[in-house]
Amino acid sequence: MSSSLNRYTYNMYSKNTYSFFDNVYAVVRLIPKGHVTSYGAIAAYLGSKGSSRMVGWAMNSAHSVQPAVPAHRVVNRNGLLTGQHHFGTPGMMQQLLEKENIKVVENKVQNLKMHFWDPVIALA
DNA sequence: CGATTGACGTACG
DNA sequence: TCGTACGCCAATC
Repeated sequence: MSSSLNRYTYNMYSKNTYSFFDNVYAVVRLIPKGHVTSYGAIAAYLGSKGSSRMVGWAMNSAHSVQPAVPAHRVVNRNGLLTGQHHFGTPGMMQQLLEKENIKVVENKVQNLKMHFWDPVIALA
């Protein structure tokens, strides 16, 4: 993952953690339209398989990052839209996904396997 | 500076 | 199959 030294040096991530967050953002931005991936998959791709929570934590700050991160394409292992509450208004995340032709029922991505985009495989 | 807290995931009973 | 326990590691209290 090219850290791509993004120059938006956010004071809050000016440490070595900056790399991790930047990598997360970079991967998420690489998710093709109409596809989704999971926190765990991203964590695994970054080498810290058990740090899936950190990926979620990174997304927590994603809203203040530019260019924008398509966080709505990141769901949990079950395809559940666990982070929808972070999108301002409830249902917005689902709306964004459906706009990309991804069916969402009961806050869950339908046919997840078909839309799943694994960075470990895609960026191999 | 120790305790708590997550947009998670796996292991276990 | 379902619920609980725990690890992961930075940020926040």
